[in-house]
Amino acid sequence: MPAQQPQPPSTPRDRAVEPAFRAMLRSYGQLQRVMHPYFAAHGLTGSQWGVLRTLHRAEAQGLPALRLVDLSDRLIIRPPSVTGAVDRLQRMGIVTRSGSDEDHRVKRVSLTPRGRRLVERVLAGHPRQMRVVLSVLTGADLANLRRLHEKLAAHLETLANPGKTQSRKTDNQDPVRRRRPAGTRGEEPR
Amino acid sequence: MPAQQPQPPSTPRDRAVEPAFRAMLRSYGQLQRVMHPYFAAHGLTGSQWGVLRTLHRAEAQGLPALRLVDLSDRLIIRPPSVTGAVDRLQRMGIVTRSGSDEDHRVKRVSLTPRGRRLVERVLAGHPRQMRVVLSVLTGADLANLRRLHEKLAAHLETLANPGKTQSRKTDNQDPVRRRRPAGTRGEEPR
DNA sequence: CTGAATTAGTTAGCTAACTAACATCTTCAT
DNA sequence: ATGAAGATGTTAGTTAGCTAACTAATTCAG
Repeated sequence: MPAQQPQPPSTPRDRAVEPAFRAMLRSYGQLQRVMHPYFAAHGLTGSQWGVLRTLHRAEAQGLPALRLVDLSDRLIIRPPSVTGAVDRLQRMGIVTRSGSDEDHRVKRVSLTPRGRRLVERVLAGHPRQMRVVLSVLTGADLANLRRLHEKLAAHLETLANPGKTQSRKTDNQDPVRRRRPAGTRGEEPR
Repeated sequence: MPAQQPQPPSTPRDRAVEPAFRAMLRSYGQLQRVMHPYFAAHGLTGSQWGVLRTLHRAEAQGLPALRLVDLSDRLIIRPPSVTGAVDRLQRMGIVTRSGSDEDHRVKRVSLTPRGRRLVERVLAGHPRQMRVVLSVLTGADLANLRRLHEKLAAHLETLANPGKTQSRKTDNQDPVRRRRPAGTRGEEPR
């Protein structure tokens, strides 16, 4: 447990880490600001759109109505967040929640007819909005952005879920020091 | 019944837009999950760390204590969010809020000695954490990531603030007499 | 078959962000 | 000098995410 003091060997790559990190966070924040009014014009939020798009896509693929836990997996948010999001969409009359006969624990979420019309209305203008948002990037930029973020997301997933059988290819030589023992709940510093 | 609306002329670049978009959102979500326990181990959240790092940096630059609105500008969050964040940090004994004699509207936020020690403790391990998080990217990747996101953030900023001038010099340089832009296109879009 | 473990979903309580509306103080133009 | 406009910060109310702890249903080991 060395009391760390010197900046570790600072290679050029190391020095590139923080600016990249900050640029990423910054553009994400701005993205939220741009998308918010766009979705609001349809009476939605970005998160709600995520739920609707996911349901619509599953429907188009002929899958049975998704369970809450399926939404949780696809949206990469935890179950309690799904409960809340679906609550609100249900209150708006855009989705329904129905019990399953097979398994009495599960509830399946479906678009209502009205919800389906809404999704299609949004979808009609959606590619255009995304093009506007990313219009500053060239085709090569987009390919790079995608590649970098897919790489990064895969890496972060292994960091976020230690002990999940992801793939034994994992480069283990740089283990994050945070083996969460049980609850990593921050103890109120008071 | 899928596929109804006339998708606008779909060039290869257009088709690259959505995957890039989604990869970006996905990696951001994963990033949150990875960083949360890291900050929690210090009794902090990511947003709180943003405030503390900003205060610490301004201090190191010899600037006078930042106003809430300075924090709002630098963190790119709206004033009410700053109020709440500072409230909580203050309750934890990590920062103080003090009125100004020059301008009785402003309140200045400073790190307490305890807050300063906390920042330095986090800072000691922070470069390492960022390197771990981005360890999957090469030096060239990092340079690209930065370039793409700086480009994107600048574009999004113009989309988010239509009719704003770019130069952000409205800072804290002259705390005593700040002649400020008289001519105002204060187009605060509601 | 029975009891332990697992899975699906919810509730409670927290932080973080937002908009809208407001009080207060300052600056500026008339 | 005064009144309008702008700047600073807060309050109120909403959504979204989280962890922890819970209930209820299912599955599985012995």
